[in-house]
Amino acid sequence: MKELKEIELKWQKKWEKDKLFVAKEKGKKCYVLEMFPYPSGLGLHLGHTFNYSIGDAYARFKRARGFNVLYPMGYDAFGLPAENAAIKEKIHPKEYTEKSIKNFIFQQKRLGISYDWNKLIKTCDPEYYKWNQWLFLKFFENGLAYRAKAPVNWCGHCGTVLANEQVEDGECWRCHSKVEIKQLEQWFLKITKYADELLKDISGLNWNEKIKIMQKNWIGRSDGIEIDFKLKNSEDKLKVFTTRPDTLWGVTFVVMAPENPKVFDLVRGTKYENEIKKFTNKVVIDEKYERAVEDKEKEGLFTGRYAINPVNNQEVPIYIANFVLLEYGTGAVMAVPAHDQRDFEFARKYKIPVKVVIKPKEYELDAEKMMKAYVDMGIVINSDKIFNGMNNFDAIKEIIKYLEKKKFGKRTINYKLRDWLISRQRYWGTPIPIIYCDKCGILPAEIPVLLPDDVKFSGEGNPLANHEKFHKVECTKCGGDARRETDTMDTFFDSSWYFLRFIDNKNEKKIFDAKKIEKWMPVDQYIGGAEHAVLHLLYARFFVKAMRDIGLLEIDEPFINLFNQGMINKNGMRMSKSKGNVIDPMETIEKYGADTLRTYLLFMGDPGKNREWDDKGIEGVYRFLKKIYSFKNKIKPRLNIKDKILESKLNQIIKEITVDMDEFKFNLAINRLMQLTNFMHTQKENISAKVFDDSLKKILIMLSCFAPHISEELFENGYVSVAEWPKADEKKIDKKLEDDEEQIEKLIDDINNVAKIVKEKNKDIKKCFVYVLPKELKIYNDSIEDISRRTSFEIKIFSVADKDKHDPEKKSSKAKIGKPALYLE
RNA sequence: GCGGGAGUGACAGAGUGGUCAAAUGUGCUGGCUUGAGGUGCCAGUCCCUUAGUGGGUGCGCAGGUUCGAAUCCUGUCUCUCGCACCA
Repeated sequence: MKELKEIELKWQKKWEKDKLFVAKEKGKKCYVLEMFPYPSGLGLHLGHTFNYSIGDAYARFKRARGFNVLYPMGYDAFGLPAENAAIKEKIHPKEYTEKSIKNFIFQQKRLGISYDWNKLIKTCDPEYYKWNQWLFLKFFENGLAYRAKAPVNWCGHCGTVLANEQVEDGECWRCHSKVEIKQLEQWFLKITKYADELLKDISGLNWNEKIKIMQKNWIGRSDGIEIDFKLKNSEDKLKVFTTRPDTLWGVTFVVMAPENPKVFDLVRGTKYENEIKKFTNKVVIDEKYERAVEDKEKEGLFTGRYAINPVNNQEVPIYIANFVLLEYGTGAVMAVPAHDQRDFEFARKYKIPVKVVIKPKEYELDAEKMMKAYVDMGIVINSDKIFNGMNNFDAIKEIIKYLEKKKFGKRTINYKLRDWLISRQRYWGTPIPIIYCDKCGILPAEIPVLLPDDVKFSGEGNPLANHEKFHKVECTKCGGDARRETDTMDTFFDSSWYFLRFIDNKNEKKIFDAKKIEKWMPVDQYIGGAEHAVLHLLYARFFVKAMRDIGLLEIDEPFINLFNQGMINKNGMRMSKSKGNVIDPMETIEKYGADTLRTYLLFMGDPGKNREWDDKGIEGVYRFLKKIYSFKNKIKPRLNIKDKILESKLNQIIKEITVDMDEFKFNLAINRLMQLTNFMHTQKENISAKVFDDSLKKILIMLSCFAPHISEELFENGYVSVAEWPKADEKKIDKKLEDDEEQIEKLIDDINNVAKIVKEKNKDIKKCFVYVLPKELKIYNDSIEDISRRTSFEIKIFSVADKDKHDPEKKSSKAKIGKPALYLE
């Protein structure tokens, strides 16, 4: 359809001109938000398009339902690709990004997404990132941002450090090159302070279970106890963390992380010192990532020292080993080889005794012959007589009480979550607003700290570090020579609060107006891919809690409802350039129009699941829209015999679609629209003009969530985009009527079939009557005309009472009630 | 190993206790439209049987609950995704 493009462009212009989608001040609010995109130079991909099709369908639905919808769009515009483009193509990141954003906006408008464009934000705009800096300083003031030397993940390819969340299998999440470990002074945000709250509040979120569990795992809470082991020949103590105090009597050695600073104290001046240092270097530097693999062979060294188990005063040797992590717990563990697989492997290798203290109910364990650790539930044995015989699950609680009472240890909770490292040694990001003075120390810089434009992109190092004017500053306190921080912030900082800035994006004086935040937050519906399960979604939750504690807002969670869309595959695989199976949304729009693409994306299956793109599938949707469009050419009406049926069906689907929309079952909603449209199409001559038009109007309002342009074109009462959602009239839903209709359809089928055969077999037959013996005369009577017309046979009716008058044996076959019978002349 | 999700017709994908041989789309077959293997329309598309009717099998596999299951329970297999030496 040639005119399709014209239609779409026409309405897009009109919507913009009439500011149709600007959020209002009044009415019940609904904040609909898609995860804002990184504006890559390649333009929208199908995943974006799908994401926005979902959001727009939902936003349009909510608007039609009378909500005051805030539906903004912005760009996560800082980041590496722009900088890489700068190095490669000699184009300034700013220029590259601006160009990409322009293209994104153009394409999004071409899709007809109903954003409130007044709310636009770009994170690379100083008007945005100066508030990043402001926030950072607030965090700094409140002890939530701190600088520390720590082993950090270094990606040589990207030339920057990475957060733990950005390391996947020891590789950079972006470029997939191997990550190394470096000791560097870096800025951290204290997300661990909120570990418990972040974990606890997950239960109140209406999110996909998978994402919730991923976050829970990432935070990784374990409840246990820290136990003090005295050191032999020393006043010092060694703390270990365990969740299994029930195995305390089975401890046969203690293991420390090699890089634990205490190790050096233990071995200083002994014959073990050199070996230990060598081993530590090997493990910590060379094998940082290989080390963290389960089947990596356990390796270790004896330190020459002993620890004393507080509960039985037994002396046990202290080892260091590659499988113990410094960052977790106390960096030292009590080893119970009988009941922990790692300890078991280690003990067997280094010939350390194994002592069984938990026994399965059904059989005995032999410490000498065991092939693996026994880690299941069981009965406590060989321990203190107070606990022997207890179920070990109960014993854990009792032993913790006992240890606390005896002051041997303290109940502790440990988390896997680490603080968030936000320093990046790159140019295209928010400068960290800090200066360093040799005399005065670390000081906040005056903000905004603007990114200088005149930088050179050599591809080596951080351009800001080579920009003298930028990093040479006066100390704000003493006026002496000082150095400005040249690191920029992780771009996840930008995206951790952007949803707040949308609400008050033009505020020059404040980060946002708290009253407006109170009005609009939390986001009612957030929509995005599952790839941000632990990155963005965790950071944003942390920011909101931190900002709450600083007094900037009053909510606890940013996103109550989250919808994760699935991925779209082609030929059973993820779309990728290398596989050559990429569907380009803009090409598809050229061919079929935005309406078709959007409707197909939502029709192809459950939007929450992965689905398969089918070139033929989109054809079907295209045909459906064309069919609807054909309603524009008025059919000369017409009978009204199907009016009631149509009304019944219509009201039924209004009811159903209203539910579907709230549950993101867009595929079902579209399906229902198709069914009804098909009915109207086949029955168009049997429906009165009034009912037909009225039904079409309501269908268009619902359809406009998916195919807004074509719906506008056909709608004749103002803008369909702001029309009120139809209400289902329960009174008109008549299942009985629809059932009867089905029966009539069957009847017509039957008659046609019979007649066809009769014709074939008896060509000399002139007239052919069909006698119908109805169950309920009334319905059939009403439909006789219809049946007669649609079968081109003369129809006669017999009521049940007349059945006997009719003589079926005469000429026709056996007549059954409700079935047609033939009568030939 | 732990944890999520999923297994339905030629394919994709609906359907979560009866109204299901199972929506819708695609594919395939036949008919009409047409200059046309293009568009559009109509019909058919598990198996057997019939002029119409009718009957049988069927929703990964094996059991169970129920008057009745694709739908609930148990076991089992397969696929997929996330986390993974966290003590």
